[in-house]
Amino acid sequence: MLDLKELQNDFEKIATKLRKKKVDETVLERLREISLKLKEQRKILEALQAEQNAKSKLFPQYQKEGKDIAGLKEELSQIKQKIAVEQEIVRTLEDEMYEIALSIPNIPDDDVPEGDGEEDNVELKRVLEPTTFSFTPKEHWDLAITPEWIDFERGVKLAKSRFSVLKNGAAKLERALINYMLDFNHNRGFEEVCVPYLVNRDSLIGTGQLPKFEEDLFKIEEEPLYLIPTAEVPVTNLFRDEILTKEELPAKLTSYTACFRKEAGSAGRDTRGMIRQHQFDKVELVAVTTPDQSDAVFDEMVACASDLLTSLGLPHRLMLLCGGDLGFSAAKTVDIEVWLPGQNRYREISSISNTRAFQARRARIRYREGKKNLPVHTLNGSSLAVGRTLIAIMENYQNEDGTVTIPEILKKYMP
RNA sequence: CGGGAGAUGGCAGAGCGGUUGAAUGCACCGGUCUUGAAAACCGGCGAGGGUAACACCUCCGGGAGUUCGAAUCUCCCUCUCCCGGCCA
Repeated sequence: MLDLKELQNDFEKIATKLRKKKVDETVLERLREISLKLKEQRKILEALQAEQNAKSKLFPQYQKEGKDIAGLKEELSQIKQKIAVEQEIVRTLEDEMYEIALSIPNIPDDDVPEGDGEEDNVELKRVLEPTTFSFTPKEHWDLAITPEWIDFERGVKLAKSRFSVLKNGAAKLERALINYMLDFNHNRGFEEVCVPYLVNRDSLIGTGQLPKFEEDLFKIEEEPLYLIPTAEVPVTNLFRDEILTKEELPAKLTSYTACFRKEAGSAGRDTRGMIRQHQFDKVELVAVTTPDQSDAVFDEMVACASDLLTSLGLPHRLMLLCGGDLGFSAAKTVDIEVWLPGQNRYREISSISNTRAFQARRARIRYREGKKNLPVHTLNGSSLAVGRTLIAIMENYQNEDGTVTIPEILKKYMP
């Protein structure tokens, strides 16, 4: 959520910055109007309430002195009616204000490049050269080992398309990767947590998936609960409605969860293989910081994910997302793309975002700064998407005979 | 899923329908005392909005209602705890 006070006082500044994200300016203008109007309406309401309170206090006194109460009663009845009217106005304004406020995306940082989409993202750096082969590398679904490792058909049988079953080496590798990543993150100072895969609406509003992106989520039918699209939701919401002390910050957490996404807008994309599934494993990093810590922690998280890939010997590059490609809650995002030799291109395997105070305001996560309670900064990022890492290993470590060599560092994690 | 109890400030725990945003204890912060610490004593100490700062408004799980007035009464919901059933 935007800082409404800032919007009231410095409309131009915010409007200008949000142009990068293509926000309809009339909506922004409307939000400002409502918030100002609400301020005025609240004053009217509060004056009436003050009068009501003052007059109500006279009752015990009147009764003690044996004065007549009827007149006072009548007076208060009228005030009560006026209050009801004003209250309704205030409530209507509040509802409209929150509806709009919750639908406006975060303001991009100043160093976020202009741009409409993927093609305008800026490459920051490359790590490791793309793997070279003495033969033509295959895509992961074409490897000789794949039928033994990944059962696409039966995934569909059990659920529907975009579900699959891992077997043999792939199942073991999946688990090895999860354990390896969690250990790696632990060594970088991230504390491991294990969280629910189902969350309520408040949690999803807190991190920004709702109310706007309901169609991307799997919802439980008989209860207002949703399957998490990322561990970012439960882990960040751990702190919802809490006031943290400065000593607790920065809080750095890591969590392995399955993630569930409807992929509503991706019909026909990546239908082959394991790139885009409705259910996938991910190890996530989440940090809660003071505003002056968040840039440093962001760099730490990017380094953590990049180093992890390097340790697995996987070539990758870091991309600074442009305004048009930025997610709803993010002020700044660095994507990490891993080299897939079979596809002969880089594919996203991690995404690290700083949401600044955007989620903190929605989820009311604050910290105590002197006498004030201020919103924290929240950050999240994939340590790595596990399924895509598995694919990256299959493609980068493939042999001419279609088998896959397990990276040395993972061997002690393999049974 | 069935039966019982409950939901108040960081925690514990009071609170006749009226001047209670809320006793008390602990924790915490500041001060006195002390070489320092502890103890003792004094003071402060919930959140959100509002203000230059006050004032003022809202909030005692959430919602609706009774009343001039509700933390206190009624109804609904949610959650927690105990007993039973079921089950990893």
